[in-house]
Amino acid sequence: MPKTKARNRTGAPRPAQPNEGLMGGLECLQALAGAPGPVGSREMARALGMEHTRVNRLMGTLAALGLAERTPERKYAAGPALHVLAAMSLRGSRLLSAALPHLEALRAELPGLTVALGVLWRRQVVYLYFAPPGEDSMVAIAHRNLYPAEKSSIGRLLLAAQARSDVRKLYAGTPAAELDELLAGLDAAARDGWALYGGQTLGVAVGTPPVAGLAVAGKLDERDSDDLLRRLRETAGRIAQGLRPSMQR
Amino acid sequence: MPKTKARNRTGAPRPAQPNEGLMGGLECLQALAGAPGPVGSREMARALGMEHTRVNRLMGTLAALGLAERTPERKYAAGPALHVLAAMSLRGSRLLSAALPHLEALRAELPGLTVALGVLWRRQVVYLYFAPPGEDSMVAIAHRNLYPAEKSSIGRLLLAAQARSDVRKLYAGTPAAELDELLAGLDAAARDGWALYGGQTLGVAVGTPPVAGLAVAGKLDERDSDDLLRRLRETAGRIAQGLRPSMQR
DNA sequence: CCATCTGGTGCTATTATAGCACCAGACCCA
DNA sequence: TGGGTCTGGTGCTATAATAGCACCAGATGG
Repeated sequence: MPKTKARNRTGAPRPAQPNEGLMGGLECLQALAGAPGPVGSREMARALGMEHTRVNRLMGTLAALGLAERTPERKYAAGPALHVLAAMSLRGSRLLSAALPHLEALRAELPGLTVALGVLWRRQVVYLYFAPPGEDSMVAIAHRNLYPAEKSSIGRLLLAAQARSDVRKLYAGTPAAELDELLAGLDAAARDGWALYGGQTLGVAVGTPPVAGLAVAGKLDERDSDDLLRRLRETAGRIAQGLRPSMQR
Repeated sequence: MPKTKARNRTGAPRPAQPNEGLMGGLECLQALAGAPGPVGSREMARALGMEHTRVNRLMGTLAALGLAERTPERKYAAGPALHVLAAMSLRGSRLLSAALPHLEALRAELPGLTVALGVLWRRQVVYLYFAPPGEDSMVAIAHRNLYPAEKSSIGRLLLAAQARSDVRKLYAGTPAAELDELLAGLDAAARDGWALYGGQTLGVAVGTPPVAGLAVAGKLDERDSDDLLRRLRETAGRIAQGLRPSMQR
């Protein structure tokens, strides 16, 4: 009997009969997609706190579906069906397509700054767009790195929208002083509707409740922060507008 | 007892104990991501040939995870967690990040033509990149439309890599004449390693076995087809090279 | 060679699941 | 307005899927 790990992300009530296999499997799939490289089934089980046989079976199922692939080193890597899932979920999400024109416009308005759009996965920010100044726009897409959420304005904004008990659970094991600082930062972000981190990155939420974070990074002290914030908010608003159901495909 | 619908996409053996809930749920998730708009649970059940209670439960589970969202019209639409899944799977897939620079280069080499990169989902091509001539590159990403695979060089190439029995099953109900034409086209594509459709779109496979398709479209008769094919193959090779495990993150 | 790890399976007790029957609500038509 | 038909969703329970223990063979390192 597995401990239930479902987290109610949107407030949607749990159905009368949730599907445990689906929940466990999606967790494994996300862990695979987020891993720095091929990962063994026992390794993944330890990371997820799941029984290893279960993970082995779920990974085997993902492999049979092509979403995972066995390597010669007996580990699991991304499989060809992950390309399909990426394409399908990107299409279904519509966030990137809605955001791209506005991100490019913002970038043009703010030369010399990095512009980023990211979402939150556990304790990481996953960037859909991350454009340092001077770099080709194309490089900005499908940015590869995960970034610690607690060290990112985007991460803090998205964490701020979570229940503090959930955040505490997520950051279990973090030294108390760091956790206190983080929670204080989240309270401030929730209050202000923006987050500044390290004096170098300023972010706002996209959507209510927040579905993503939009940020600029660089030498912010040389800039009029009210102007920056206004631009960020306007851009975030346009992106959110583009995601409205009335404009649904 | 559900009829087993697992399709072995990569040839990976089924595990001793595959997880049925995961398989069914991923099918629902993909159907949701591919739908033109919000979809009801019974509607989806009919489309997938699944019992409606099962689909209702799977969709409820996806909703609890935030991957789906209930609409006021009592249907399911994409939920906020789908942005996260899109970002994670795009990261894990690496196809778009590996391909983008090469797609841009190809586009620059072939002004006046559309350049496209797509994957196959059921009977549809899902484009990760679709750049008509003259359009801003950014618009090319996260192209929204699905396209009938049998009417696309990319689709035909990817179908050509499937067992003909699987293709027949997929196109069950198609008039015999159309099916025969399609199968003949697939045989030719498999033999030649390229596909031409409607005289307007020429495609090659990316990867062996093919994980995606790369194509150019437009007035191809004005072009040296050997040169086009060479460029396509070189670009496809570079993309595939970028996906190699030795270069794994 | 031995110890320890790995991915994976068989087996079976247990529990998650499937589907039937039902509910309440929405919608449409006469 | 009422009736019919659709919808999303639940309770219930028989059944089949699942979990986890014990085990296997292979890989790795000292």
